[in-house]
Amino acid sequence: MASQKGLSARPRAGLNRERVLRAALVLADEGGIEALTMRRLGERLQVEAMSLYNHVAGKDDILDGIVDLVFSEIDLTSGLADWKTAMHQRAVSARDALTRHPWAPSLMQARTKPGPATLRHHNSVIGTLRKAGFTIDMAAHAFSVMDGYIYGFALQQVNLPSRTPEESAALAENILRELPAQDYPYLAEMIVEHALKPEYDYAVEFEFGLDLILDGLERLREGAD
Amino acid sequence: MASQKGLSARPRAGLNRERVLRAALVLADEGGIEALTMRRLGERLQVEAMSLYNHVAGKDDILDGIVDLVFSEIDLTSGLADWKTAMHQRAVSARDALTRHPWAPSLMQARTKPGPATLRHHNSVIGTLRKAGFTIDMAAHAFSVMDGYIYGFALQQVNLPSRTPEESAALAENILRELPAQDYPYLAEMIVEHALKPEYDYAVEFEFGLDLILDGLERLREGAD
DNA sequence: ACCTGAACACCGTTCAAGT
DNA sequence: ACCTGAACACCGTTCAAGT
Repeated sequence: MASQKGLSARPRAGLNRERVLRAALVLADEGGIEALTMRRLGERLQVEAMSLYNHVAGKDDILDGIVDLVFSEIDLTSGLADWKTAMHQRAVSARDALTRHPWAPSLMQARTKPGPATLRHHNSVIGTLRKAGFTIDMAAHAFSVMDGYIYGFALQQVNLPSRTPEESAALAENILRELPAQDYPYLAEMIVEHALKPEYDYAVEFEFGLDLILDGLERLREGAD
Repeated sequence: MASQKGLSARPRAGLNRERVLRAALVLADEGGIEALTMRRLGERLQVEAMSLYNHVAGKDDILDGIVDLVFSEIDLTSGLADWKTAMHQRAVSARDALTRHPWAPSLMQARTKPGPATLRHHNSVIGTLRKAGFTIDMAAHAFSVMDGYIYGFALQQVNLPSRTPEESAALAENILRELPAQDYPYLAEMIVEHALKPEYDYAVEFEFGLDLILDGLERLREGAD
């Protein structure tokens, strides 16, 4: 039952890169990216911060690693026959992953070394498009617009800091109270008539834009046949 | 000629919120967001870091402030008759601003207090859509997809850390050298046949997706008439 | 009203020393 | 091979003290 050495103290025993990255991901999920420090991470793993350097190159390496972990959570739907269905499901899965890890979208920036899950993800998306008849140039355009939208939407969604519709409405009400409504009439109307409604739903909003983009790409693909 | 007090030492003289934020923006532009520290900012303004607290509430306030400065650089094109032309120009202007300030896209997240330029920007965009006949719900969808794409594209563009086409090609070549091409055939093909080409241009790529989105929105607007 | 020095509680990382 | 303690060069921010 117990591992070969160390009978008590669940963690430790066999510290390695994988376990360091998993713990880092959890720490970022719990307290945001600024809660992820080498010292706190060491504490979690019952080790001094300096020991982590035996398993990762440094903090940058950890950030690269947890971004790659997020990519590994995206369902690639590579088996699907219809490219549009495949891309729709992939995009929804990506937004779900970014919603679970709100620190991720803004971290994608400045990360220079893509990990294996990131490469696999990109290869799969491009492959789906190419097999559906997109030229290389069209596939590049399609990738750019789809993934730009996915990350940008996630960034905006996280920006509005509330998660549930009720929280969202409470927040909008607060903003509205401080807002000089006569200076920003259209914005005020939008908050009152739209953001305050309980029906407001990020998932629905996301899929509206997603399908608009996918329909536009479909038209281009057909035109090129 | 000289200000009322202090004959030499150009800066200082009249430190205020405005001048602190301007200096912070320059610091972030020069060395990235991690170069913006209270101590270095004080140094620039020939003052101890602690003096800055007389003019801003703290570092978070500074971050809110420089994000609002970026929004103030976006041309609102509110006088234009055609909503599509207006939205196109405004989106291009937004991407230009985000390109000038590469630290900005990822900072939009987590900023909770929108400043006056941010509010003016949002109000102007929604107003343009409403005056063109978009319903509130449609305007909300349109805003979400346009701005999601704008920020997301900027985030991706900054992610690829090179700016000029030559740099971009050199980088792609480096990535390719380390890439196990047989594992990621579609990705490798894309890098060789597309990203390495000198014609590759972020501005063109951006406008492709932008027009795809605007055309999709136009169709929806016409359908609702 | 504005600025400062010292201090506090933190960071990431290096390095020599331990086992 | 892995871990540690002490140290270095930084952070943001508070506070009492200056003018």
